[in-house]
Amino acid sequence: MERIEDCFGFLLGKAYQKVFQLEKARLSEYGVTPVQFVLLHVLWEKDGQKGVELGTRLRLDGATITGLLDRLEQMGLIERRPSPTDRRTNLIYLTPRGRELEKPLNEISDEVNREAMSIFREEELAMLKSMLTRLGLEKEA
Amino acid sequence: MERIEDCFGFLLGKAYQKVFQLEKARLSEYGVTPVQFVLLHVLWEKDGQKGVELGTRLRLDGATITGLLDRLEQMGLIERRPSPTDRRTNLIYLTPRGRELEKPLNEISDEVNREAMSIFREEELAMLKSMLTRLGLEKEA
DNA sequence: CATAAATAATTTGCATACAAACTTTTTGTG
DNA sequence: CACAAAAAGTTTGTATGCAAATTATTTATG
Repeated sequence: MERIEDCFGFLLGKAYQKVFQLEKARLSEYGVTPVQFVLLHVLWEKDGQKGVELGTRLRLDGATITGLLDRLEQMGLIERRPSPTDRRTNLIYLTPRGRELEKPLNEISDEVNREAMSIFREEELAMLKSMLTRLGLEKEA
Repeated sequence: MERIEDCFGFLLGKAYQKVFQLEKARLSEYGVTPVQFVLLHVLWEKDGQKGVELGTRLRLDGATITGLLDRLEQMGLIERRPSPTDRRTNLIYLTPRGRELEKPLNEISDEVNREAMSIFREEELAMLKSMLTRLGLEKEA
């Protein structure tokens, strides 16, 4: 690779960084980060999931999930409740405050997505989405 | 956004994560991380740059550059020398060991790029590269 | 059924990243 | 030239992420 700007790893990282920073700035009004948002998003779909389920869905390490939940719990947006059937596990529930954020945060996220992707045409976008999805799901070498 | 997997920020992050982890695993043989590699890459192009120049090129915060250089210096791959013309600045030089790594690390990086991108056709790849570049360079909203 | 293996969560340690504050030095302005 | 503004680097604090080790519990196996 002659120039670092030709390296796909670098390009992916910088594209991600750009979208992440934009979303971070917009979400900061609610004191929530982009990663915290995606975790909440999964909970808005379905409450009472196990930590390991959240990790699988978001493709995050268990240790990362623990830290994320610590902060969200600290902020009063979620709570851990012991599972009635498996004492190793706790089930993650939204607090009322956590539920309240669904609409405003989704609006911000949609807006950021729309803005960041507004530089592309429809066919381009569909292609990009397909390619990123394939790349992200690609099994290990 | 209905499903989090439709969110471009999420897709970009996961695609990046995949490529990053693959490269990290391959580079670990040399005790170097992907981010350290890109910094070295810029130095292989041209020695004796200022920290702030490296940050601009790599689009990294000054604090991040400081930490990166600390670790690379600790590892004996680079050294900071005071600038003869500006006492605020130090110029970053490769050590002999840092130079030695150019060929083997570039080989690994090229290989990772080739492997990770082998799932795409040529036209797809060109399109992806163009789109990621545009996205990464997009000015702030 | 006893025990090994697997699973869930956590803890610790390390490496990015950025924000904000601070120090030192250089530049620009009146 | 004096002094404000800008620039370079560092420090501190916070938030991801993963690896490796640990604990507690559950499942699978002989």
